Amino acid sequence: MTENIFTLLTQEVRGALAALVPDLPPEALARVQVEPPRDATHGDMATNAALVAAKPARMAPQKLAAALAEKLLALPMVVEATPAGPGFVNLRLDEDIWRAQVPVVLRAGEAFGNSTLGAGVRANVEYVSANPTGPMHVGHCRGAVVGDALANLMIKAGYDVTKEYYVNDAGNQVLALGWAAYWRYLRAVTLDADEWNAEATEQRFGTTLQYRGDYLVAVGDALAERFGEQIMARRIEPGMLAAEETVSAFAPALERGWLVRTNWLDTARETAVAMMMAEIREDLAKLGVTHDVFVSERALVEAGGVDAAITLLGEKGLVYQGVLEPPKGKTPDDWEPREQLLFRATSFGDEVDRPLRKSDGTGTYFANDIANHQHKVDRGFAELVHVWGADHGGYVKRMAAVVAALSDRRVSLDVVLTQIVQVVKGGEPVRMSKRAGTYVTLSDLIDEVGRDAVRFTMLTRKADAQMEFDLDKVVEQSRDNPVFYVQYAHARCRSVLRQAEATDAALVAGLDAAPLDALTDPAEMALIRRIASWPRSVEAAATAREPHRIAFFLQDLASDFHVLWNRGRDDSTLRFIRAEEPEATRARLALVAATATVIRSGLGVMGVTPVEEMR
RNA sequence: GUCCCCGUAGCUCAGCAGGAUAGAGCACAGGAUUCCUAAUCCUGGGGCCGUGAGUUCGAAUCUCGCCGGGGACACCA
Repeated sequence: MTENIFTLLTQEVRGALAALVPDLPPEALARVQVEPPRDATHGDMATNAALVAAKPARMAPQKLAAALAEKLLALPMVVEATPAGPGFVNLRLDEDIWRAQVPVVLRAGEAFGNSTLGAGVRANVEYVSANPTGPMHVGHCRGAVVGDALANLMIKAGYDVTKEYYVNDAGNQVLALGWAAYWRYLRAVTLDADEWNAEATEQRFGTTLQYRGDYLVAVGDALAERFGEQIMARRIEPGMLAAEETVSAFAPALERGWLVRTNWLDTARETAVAMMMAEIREDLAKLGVTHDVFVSERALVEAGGVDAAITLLGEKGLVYQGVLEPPKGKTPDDWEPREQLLFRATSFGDEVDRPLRKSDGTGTYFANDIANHQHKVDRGFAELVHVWGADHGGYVKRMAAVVAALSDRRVSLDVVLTQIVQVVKGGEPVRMSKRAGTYVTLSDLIDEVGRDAVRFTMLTRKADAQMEFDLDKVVEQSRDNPVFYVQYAHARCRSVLRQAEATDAALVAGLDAAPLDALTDPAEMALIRRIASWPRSVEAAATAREPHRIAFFLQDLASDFHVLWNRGRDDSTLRFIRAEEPEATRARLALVAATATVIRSGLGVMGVTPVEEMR
């Protein structure tokens, strides 16, 4: 863990305040903050300590600020402490304190910014969890990137993180997938696409083919290769059916004169799910997203997880048979009172109680999700985080209620919602349609603009803000493309270091011991301050569960660096490498190396690869 | 009708758990640039932070109402 100049100073200020006001309540002390003021002319740091303590201390804030300023001035790192405004104390720090952060960065490397904030708390971050019913498209992409970056961020902030994917391999969706795969199999094995066109198939089997995309052709082929004609549907001839066969046959098909065994459907479904998951994992790998754990919904259900969770809730007195009120406002046309098994979600802040079983007694999706969360609680996670699409926003309260109920309020659930991404090319929206060929897959997107551009761009907006993804802009090499701007800063750093090394390898050796007194220019000091604030940014972003802040930090850092670089164009004495000033050169190279290190540290959180040069 | 999210410069968006004179990029206006550190740079104008109250030393930030935009609203997943 790297020492953090901000937390260090906060402790000092709190200590000084406590000495000044001995009986100050701890709550007041906790509200004391030390942070860089908005307006840099106010100094390096400002504290609200006197404002916070004025009331409990029964002292005028300005007066307390003056006393505090005097006390803080005694600290070796503080060179100036002045009361200001309504009761702030502005602090100017010894510039050496700032410069001393440079070797701290160089010694820590990319670990600079790691924090103990999370205190090793076990956190489970679940994201992507796309249904295994087809390849990933751009809609899934944002959640994948946000989730992965958030998990990385929490790891950096000191949490013990498990990255998890919940596979929705139970329920009607994958059943429909099974049918579609079976249909593709029939076409493959009979080699007759006309005979087995979609409409004819639906009529023969009395079912609906929801998934007609080409991506299931490979599944059909695989089934055909493995089973040949073994699992083929058969037209029923008089007297051919054994009792055993009618039991295992899919009834609507049977009625229509076709034999389709349900275990064949299971096979088709399992094969399809396995192949889709393999493809999804490939896509994720392409995006650089990895998960530690894949949890199967089906496995949870088959292991009795749903019943166990409901039983547990029942033991807590949170389950009952009841009838829900119709929703306020517009009542659905087909609404009728139904008695169902309900979970008392209202006891945990939800608006209404939520159904655990449908009126026919089968489990709801919600019930399965309870098992999923029970599974997490059982594994000992103290904090659960989900990344969901914004269309699932209505689901948050009931899930939070369940987690609170299952864990007796010990485990927290945070849900990060991600808004829609609209892909744009040449000013025109790129249409997404699952049915037609204009389906923009994640894989296509990565092929088009590259993985790093995709990941970075997905983090340039707050997760719950809608985003336009402009295919032309994200590969543009200019100031207004943040991906380029940040990468370019890193490449420039590396270029300088390479050049220095080529000139004289001794220049770049042991930079963490280089004297830094030559770093005096305001642009250099601004860059150092930015670098020093990286640990603080990590903690703030992790606390808020907002990985996009890392992208913004990196843009600011890159900007500080580019400003310094540009100053060297006008004023050659500010260039990094100056043959006539070896000591200044060493100091600046140390700063450049530290800048590159922090950029790498930040890009690491985002899962973006830093480049060595722009080509 | 209920719940959730959003409303900040002409545009796209930040705003760090309430702080001092609200920021950045684009666009706009003026200026610099035979540099070699290519993929520009510097300066400037521009704002009732949707609106009305409240909380307090202090509100873009927290609370409530209203206006406007988006989303979700028995048994689907």
